[in-house]
Amino acid sequence: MLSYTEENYLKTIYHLSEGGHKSVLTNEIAASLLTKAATVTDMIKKLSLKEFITYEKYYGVNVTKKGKAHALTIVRKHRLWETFLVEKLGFAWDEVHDVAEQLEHINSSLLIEKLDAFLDYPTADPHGHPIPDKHGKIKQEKQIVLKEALVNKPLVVCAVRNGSSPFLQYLSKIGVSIGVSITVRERIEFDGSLEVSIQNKKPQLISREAAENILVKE
Amino acid sequence: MLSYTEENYLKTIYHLSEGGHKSVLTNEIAASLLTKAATVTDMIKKLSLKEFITYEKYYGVNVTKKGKAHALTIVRKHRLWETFLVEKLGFAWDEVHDVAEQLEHINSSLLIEKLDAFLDYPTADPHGHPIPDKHGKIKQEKQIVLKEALVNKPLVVCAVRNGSSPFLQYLSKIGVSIGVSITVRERIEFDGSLEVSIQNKKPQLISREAAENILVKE
DNA sequence: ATAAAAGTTTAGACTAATCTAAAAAAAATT
DNA sequence: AATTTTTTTTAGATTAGTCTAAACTTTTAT
Repeated sequence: MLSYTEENYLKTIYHLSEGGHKSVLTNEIAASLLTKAATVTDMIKKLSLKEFITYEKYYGVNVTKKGKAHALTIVRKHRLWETFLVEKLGFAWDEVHDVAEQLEHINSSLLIEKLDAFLDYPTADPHGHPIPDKHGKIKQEKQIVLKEALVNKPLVVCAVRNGSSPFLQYLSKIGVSIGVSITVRERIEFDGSLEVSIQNKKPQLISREAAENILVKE
Repeated sequence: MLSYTEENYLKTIYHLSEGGHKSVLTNEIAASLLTKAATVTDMIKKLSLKEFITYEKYYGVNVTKKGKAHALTIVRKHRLWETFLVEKLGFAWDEVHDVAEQLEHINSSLLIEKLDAFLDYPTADPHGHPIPDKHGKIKQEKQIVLKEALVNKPLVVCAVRNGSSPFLQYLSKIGVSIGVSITVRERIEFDGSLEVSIQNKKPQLISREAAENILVKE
């Protein structure tokens, strides 16, 4: 059994490791959690003693199989709750994160299975991120970053990389949300910005930063 | 801002004080929370410093106006979540308590107002306990203990005093739930048991203990 | 290749929540 | 009314999570 705090560290490490694919440095964790490196070192020792991660001094942390499995249950809970907040309670998609950060630590497998059923077994949350099933399986669609998309190929927005309120509010303003169609009309070499047509409306410019944080599929 | 633990103490003290109407002793709190008296004394000092309770050494604790207001928000959250679990997720009424104990500490007034609306502003939870509104107002119906009810007067079950699983399962077995009609046919002086007719079905005997834990109204 | 800079760990300290054991106060009993 | 019992508080210790400052590694830059 992990404490609330331990779960937060594990989840953060899992995300920083991009799903367990690379090792993570102490300072990255500290920056992500707004704590100090010394605190992170202590917590790393605890989590590695419990075998959720492995750790080699000065070289960083890797998530174990056991750690990944647990991290996926937290991710699952977070994304199911976000879905609930948006679909059932009518939250805006930029309002859900902080509440879901709390709800993801509620401990009841009965609850989470019933919530999953109530939402009709969603496979993606309101930001388009995949929801692991109860066995931790993720249904991954191949998605690409809008910045890399071919010109004049019609695509569909399927996720955002960045869940911050300012970004999501900007997206709402320009008419982008999950499921909306989008076509790159022109790529501006100078600054990396793109001219895009959203839902076949008249083309508008979006910045390179925005284009790097929107994910699309065919 | 109160910690998770402080909220649990405050809620327990509030309940033991019967809504702020009587003072509460250290040992009662310790028994209720399964902690030691020494621990309770420490927490009492903290809560009284923060002015949620008043405290006179060796004489017990009283809830302040501020403490009552905060306790009511916790009660409100607990009961709204219980209602959600039963009505929307299909929990049985004896399965909800532990989960609601966790959910009641989630901190988001937006969440709780939206949940309230989603449930269509319920005034009582699945055990028949009243749900305070957002201002802390409780809609109290006059209810009596079944044990004291008049013979042959048709009544409606409106709440249970005891939310334990064994008791709730026993009630389910004999066909009692909130809203069911019940009429006392005979009071057995010997042991305080009652012969009752539930939903006008053939009378059956229930024990004094049961009759003391079922609340009814006209 | 060595010195400086950056990153990480260790050491020692603090707060919150808990405990046991001892001391103190209140209540009950003879 | 004095003594015993019960209840409550105080004192001192422990664990989880955090911090700062100092020490130690690794990396980077001369």
